[in-house]
Amino acid sequence: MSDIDLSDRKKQILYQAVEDYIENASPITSGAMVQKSETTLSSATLRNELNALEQMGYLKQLHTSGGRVPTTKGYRFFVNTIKDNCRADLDGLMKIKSVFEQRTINLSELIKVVAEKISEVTDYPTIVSLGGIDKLEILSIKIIPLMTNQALMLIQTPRGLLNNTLELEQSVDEQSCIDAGRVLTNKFAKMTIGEMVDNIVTKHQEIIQELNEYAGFFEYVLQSLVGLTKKYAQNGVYSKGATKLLKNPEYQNVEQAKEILQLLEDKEELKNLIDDDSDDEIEFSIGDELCDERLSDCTIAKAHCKINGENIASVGIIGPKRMDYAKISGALKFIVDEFNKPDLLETSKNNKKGDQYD
Amino acid sequence: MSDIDLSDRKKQILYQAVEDYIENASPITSGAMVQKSETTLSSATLRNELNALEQMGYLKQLHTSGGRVPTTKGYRFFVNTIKDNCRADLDGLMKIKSVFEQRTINLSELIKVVAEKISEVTDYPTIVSLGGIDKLEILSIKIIPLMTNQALMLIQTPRGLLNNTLELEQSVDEQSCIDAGRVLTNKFAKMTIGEMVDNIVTKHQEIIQELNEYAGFFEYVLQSLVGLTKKYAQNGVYSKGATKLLKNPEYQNVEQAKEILQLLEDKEELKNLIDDDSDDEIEFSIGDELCDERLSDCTIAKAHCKINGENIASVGIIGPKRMDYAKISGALKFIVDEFNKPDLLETSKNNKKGDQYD
DNA sequence: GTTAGCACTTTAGGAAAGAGAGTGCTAACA
DNA sequence: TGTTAGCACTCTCTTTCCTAAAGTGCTAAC
Repeated sequence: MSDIDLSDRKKQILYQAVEDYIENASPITSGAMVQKSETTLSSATLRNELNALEQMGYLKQLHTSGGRVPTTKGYRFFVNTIKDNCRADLDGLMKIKSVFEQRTINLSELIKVVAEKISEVTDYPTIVSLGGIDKLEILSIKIIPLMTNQALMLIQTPRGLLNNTLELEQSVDEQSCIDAGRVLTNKFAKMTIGEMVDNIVTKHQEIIQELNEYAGFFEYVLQSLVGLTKKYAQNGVYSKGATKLLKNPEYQNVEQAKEILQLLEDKEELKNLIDDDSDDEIEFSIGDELCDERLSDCTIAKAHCKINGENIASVGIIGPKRMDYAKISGALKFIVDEFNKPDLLETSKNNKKGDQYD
Repeated sequence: MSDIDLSDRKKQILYQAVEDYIENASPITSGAMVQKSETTLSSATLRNELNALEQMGYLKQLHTSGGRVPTTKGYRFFVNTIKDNCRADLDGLMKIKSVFEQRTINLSELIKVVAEKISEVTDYPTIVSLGGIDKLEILSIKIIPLMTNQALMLIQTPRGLLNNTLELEQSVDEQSCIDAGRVLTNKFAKMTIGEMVDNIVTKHQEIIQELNEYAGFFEYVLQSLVGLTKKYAQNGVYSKGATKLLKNPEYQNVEQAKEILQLLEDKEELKNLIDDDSDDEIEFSIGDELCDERLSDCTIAKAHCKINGENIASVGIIGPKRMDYAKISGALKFIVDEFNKPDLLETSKNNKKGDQYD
């Protein structure tokens, strides 16, 4: 898959052809390429070359006398070529930068704003999926009594507060809650949420004994943890700008647009689509590569944002295969880099203005 | 606007005509009405009557030899007529009922699920706007110290917990927080959030003196309250099923669909559209009545859900003017009634499973 | 290896024609 | 006076046909 069979001239012609098609959405023709003086060759020679590229699977004709459009293989060649050569919309990206610099914002809010801005800059629907809470380290656990047999469980993590309500059999006093929180903190601090859940399942009896007089609370905590995990899983996907798809000529037919718009409404499906454990920071999945009938004419650009090497959010941009790869690549690269800056973590950890998960 | 100029026969014909049009989406013709034996009159007589109804502004012809379609006035007549005669999709509504009976759900979650189910039952996009937090009564205020100069402010209300972070200059100990919470509770309990904010603005100095050694906290609370109000205003709109619009023949053209889908993505605009202080529980705004160019071919059905006479949420259903008014009316009435049941308030107040606002 | 020239193919768009649907009007009828 | 049959008229929708335009592939010459 290294395009090694392509002569330099073919590579250049193919690159120009795909670039043209992305810009104009009208099939590539030998005549047009000569007219735009993208080559010194004659249209006849170009025809030969285009024909050869078609034989090799990089282009295809819609009908005999029409021009050619890129195949997935053609787009793939193009994407691999521009990879390190992305174009950035500086004005738009500066707007995003100001969001990152605004220290008063919390992480989940930041993610939302990023999705909005990216969608604005790229003019494509943008999806953001927050990483699960499983890998978050527990810093402390607090229990706050509320009225009528309820209490609030707060779990502090390096990335903000998690909260969920406990359902008690009887009301409890303030001091017991404080004490129970301390005991739970001692037991579970430094573990991740995931490890805590594991521990609870595998060492249930053991822990109950250890917790002594606060074992009663433990059952409620257990109950609440299930709710917590569910709650944060559901709220972890955010999408913006779905209707921007309709600006593209490939979705002028409602039937074609409907399927993808429906997909964009289904958070669960979106999550599956965006989440993956690729090591690449930025990756493009083009058409058939997505292995989803509905998306056979789409490309999804994904960026995996990491803080301290840990995946904290994935950003996806969905559009027609004929999307502006260079611009999108630039925008995603910018985001990934912003997350990689060491001081963002500082901001996130010692955030002056409440870094909360909700 | 009382349709008093209509003979009984005209009323019946008009009703049938609109009903037909809603069902079939094809213009009303004298021939079709006779064929469906909706009348014992001849097609010629029907033609006279339809012509008269057109002169009176209830119907209009798209072109000379086509059939007629209802005008806004025609739909308005129809809606007024079916008002107390709505049809319910029992199967679908029973699904919603089970959500109401599920006592473990909190109010904002309930609202979301209701929007989803209504959208499913009616097959139209559905919008839910939660009432503001201004009118919520304060039951108690708690302050919880967090790490590194932060604290969490919790305000208990009859409809769940509000929370926001306080930014402190220096860290504080647990006991001071508990005490500060008590003092704030004594001062502000029984007021509404709105009143609390008013008080803070108008009696700033007075309160600071009163709060004595906890006056320091007060400044932070003030700061946090602004954030709180903003936060809950932004999260108060929820919409579901936007792409369901595309199922309707009137949106087979992307240009027509685009505007409304864009509108459905803009939470702020949706909020303005759905919120109003009408006394009617259920109301329909048809086409021009909405006074919005983009919505001139739409109808919005709104229901105002009240608990104890206070507006707690508005539900809006948006669709083409040719929407199934009887079915939608039935669904909305069902929802409003469920909210009106006295025991929902109980559920909401003494909810066993944490009735939280987030 | 490149290119000019030409025949061939296919689409897009418009004009023309005919069928079908529906109305309005007139005149007859109860 | 209200109702209805009948008919001419209008308008749309579909089909068919035609032409222009665009683009290719192939061949032969350079």
